[in-house]
Amino acid sequence: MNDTSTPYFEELNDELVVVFNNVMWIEEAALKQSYFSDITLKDMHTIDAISMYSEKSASQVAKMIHLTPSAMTTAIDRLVDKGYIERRRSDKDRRVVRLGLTHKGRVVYRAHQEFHRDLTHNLLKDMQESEIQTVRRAIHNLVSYLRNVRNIKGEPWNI
Amino acid sequence: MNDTSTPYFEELNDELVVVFNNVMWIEEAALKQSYFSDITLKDMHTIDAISMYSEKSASQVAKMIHLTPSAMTTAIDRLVDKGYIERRRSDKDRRVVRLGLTHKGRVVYRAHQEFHRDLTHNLLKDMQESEIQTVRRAIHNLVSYLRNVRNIKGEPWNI
DNA sequence: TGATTTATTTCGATAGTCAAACTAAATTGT
DNA sequence: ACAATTTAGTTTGACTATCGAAATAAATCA
Repeated sequence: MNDTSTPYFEELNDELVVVFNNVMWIEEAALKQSYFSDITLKDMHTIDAISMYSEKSASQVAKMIHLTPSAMTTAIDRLVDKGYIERRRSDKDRRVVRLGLTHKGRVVYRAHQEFHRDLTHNLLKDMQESEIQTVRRAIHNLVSYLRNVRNIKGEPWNI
Repeated sequence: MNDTSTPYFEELNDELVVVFNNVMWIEEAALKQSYFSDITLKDMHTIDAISMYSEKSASQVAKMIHLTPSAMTTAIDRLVDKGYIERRRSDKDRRVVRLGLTHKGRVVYRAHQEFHRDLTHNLLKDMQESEIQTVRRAIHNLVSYLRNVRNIKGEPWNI
């Protein structure tokens, strides 16, 4: 069937717009009210890209979150000053800066993950296994489409 | 059942994170490559808040998109200069500025709506009516939850 | 009418971004 | 081996978006 013909298409579309236009803002606001009010959502994404265990170079992280190298440098400065991440020069190649989370960084990282797990938990509220499969398929459709848009544009992307 | 126990929870969660972390960026990038490369996604949200028919005051729009009045003023200046919106002093109350879209503004507005309808269309790809209902329920769950978070924080919100 | 409230604007300060120039280290070609 | 090139990151200067505080202007209230 043509899925745009369902009577619920408009309603669903409107709610999706609400979600997309507001998740970021809510995330930002939640952060401001938390113990970690000194970082922005963009900072959080930097921390998220560095992630728990694997050390990444500054330029790897820059690509993942679509920042230029110079903007990455100042973003790192900020987060180092605030005590969330560490900068270490690689021994193998002394040009590269390896990034890692400090204890404080790991704490926010986990809190942020928890925020997202909460969202997913609530998305699936009161759903049966078969329904969860359907939702999973829908989200997977969306990710595939976005991946595709990215390829058309020929830009790097952090998926 | 406890929905966090489904074996697909982690997978779904990861994909959702991908969607949230990237939709904004993709939207931004798509805009940059379009005919409307002179506006940012934030500008687009301003245009979206003004919307097609109902004229809104500057402060109403500011609240909807979580900008301070002063930031709203300069955002409006920007978009007036670029020819997307119009500023008209209300006759009823000459303090208030009523905002409306120009022809150009209405064109981007529709293009942006089309972008979102595309997302929804792809979310529902190859789904049957009953499955669409399930997805709709899931998204509705999420919106309710976000609305709730907003209320807890006691902040205004544009839903 | 004078005081207060409301809607918006202006101003000064700050933060984040980019592009271009630069430094330092590694790699390549001869 | 070593000069030229490439790569990784930093610095600098310019620009834009944002905020908070003060200013302006219009409406409303006592």
